[in-house]
Amino acid sequence: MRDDEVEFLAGYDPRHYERPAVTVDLVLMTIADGAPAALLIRRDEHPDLGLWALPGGFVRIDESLDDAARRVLSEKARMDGAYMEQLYSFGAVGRDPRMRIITVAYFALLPAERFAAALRAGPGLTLARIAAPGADGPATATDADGPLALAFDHAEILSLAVRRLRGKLDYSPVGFALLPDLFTLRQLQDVHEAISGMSLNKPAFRRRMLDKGWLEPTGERETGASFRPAELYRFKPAI
Amino acid sequence: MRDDEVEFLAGYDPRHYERPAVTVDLVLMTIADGAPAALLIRRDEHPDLGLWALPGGFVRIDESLDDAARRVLSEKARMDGAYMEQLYSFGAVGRDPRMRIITVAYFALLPAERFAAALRAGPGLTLARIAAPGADGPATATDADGPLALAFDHAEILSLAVRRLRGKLDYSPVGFALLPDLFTLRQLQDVHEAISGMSLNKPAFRRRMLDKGWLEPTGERETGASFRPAELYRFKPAI
DNA sequence: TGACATATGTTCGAATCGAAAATAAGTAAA
DNA sequence: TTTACTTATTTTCGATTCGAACATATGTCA
Repeated sequence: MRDDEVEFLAGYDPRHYERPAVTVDLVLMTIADGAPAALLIRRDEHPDLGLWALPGGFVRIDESLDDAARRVLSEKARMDGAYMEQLYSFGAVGRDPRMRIITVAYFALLPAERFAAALRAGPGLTLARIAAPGADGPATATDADGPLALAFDHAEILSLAVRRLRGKLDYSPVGFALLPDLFTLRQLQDVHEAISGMSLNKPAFRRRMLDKGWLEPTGERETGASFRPAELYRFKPAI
Repeated sequence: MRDDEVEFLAGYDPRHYERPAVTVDLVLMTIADGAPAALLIRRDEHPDLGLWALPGGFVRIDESLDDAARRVLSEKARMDGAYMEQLYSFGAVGRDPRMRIITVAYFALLPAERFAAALRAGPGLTLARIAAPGADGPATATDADGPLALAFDHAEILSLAVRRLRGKLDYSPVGFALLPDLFTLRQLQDVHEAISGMSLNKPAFRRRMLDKGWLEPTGERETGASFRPAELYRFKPAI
């Protein structure tokens, strides 16, 4: 560092501005029972006490945004190893009544089986089914107990996550993050149908997927079916 | 607001955390002389004094992210009326040596003619040609004076902006933001070719564009050509 | 051994797309 | 006035893609 740069830094006072707080919020999604679902936490503090919220937390001064999201996944959602991707930053002035908070939303994907342990931990966590509307309109979350009211602007964040997932499905291999290591083409198609909300043509879907070069046949077959078992495939990471 | 909520807010101390600062940075792009270009400002302060940076500024405590981006467009780039869209948030810990700064990057589009007035304002502003690499790899900026060194992580932000623009070109009408109100199909194709870096088939391009329903023929013709003048079209906003 | 259910593969017509050729409409020079 | 020239616009044609229907394969189970 040059001398005049050191001088500059010494004279710089970062407290000239009143600063917004920064958080990350996580839309942790999966496909459960043939429909998109997201993990929600019941708020046990004001504001919005009792409503359901996305897992989130403040970004610490010495961690990157990605690190903060990864930490929230571990500490708040009690899971790890998820596919993660930054979604969008939300910064409306009144989105949190306590103070000015800007949140960087992430979306994360895991196969449904991975949620079981975390959900057993307590009634403060739920895996809510997401009713995804057509092009836009807010997504709505429902539980075994019925519709869930979401805290803050989390319904808006959730809606964007569903749209993003839909949009990326065709040209990126995100779908595989929702399946176990080995899976059948039918399972993959079920995931695509659940996310897109449309039923797909089976041979065409098979052709498209195989042509993309994302799949690697294992030669193994699924077990436990009372009919012809399907071949198991593995996701082939990019070359 | 309920009584217990008021009580909660009174007892809340937001100064428990050391907070990152939040800025917005603007990738203001256009097509100039058949190539993508972006507006850069020469830094006249440390750090990175003399290098070229994206126009940016701190997010004020009472303005949304979008408002902050709009203000930066007006105050730093001295322009208005641009198409704007949030790009991505960058939050690596050491991206600014002064202090922890998280920046929300926006990308903005305007026709090339709109830059003339701002560029006349002084030598601190330049419209740099962006050499766009293939799939990834950092974008490089060049001036009439040669290659430009970019401050902070702005080369990375610029690269992402170019990729985003490329990606959206086919399924969203962003291309029109780079053209005047009335334009010919050839001008539109030039914009697409400059951004995608590929030369396109003329009749096919015409068909695809007309089929999308984004275009409205005006019946007018361009003037000043020494050959058959092309019809002028207008962008038809969504229904 | 045969019924059954689903996986897997094949075929065919419609739609899409790129390349090339044909036609149209201006300016400018002869 | 006519002709050459340049680019816009339309048409045509073959290759490719894609969805739907159909045909075949391969397991389990009665």
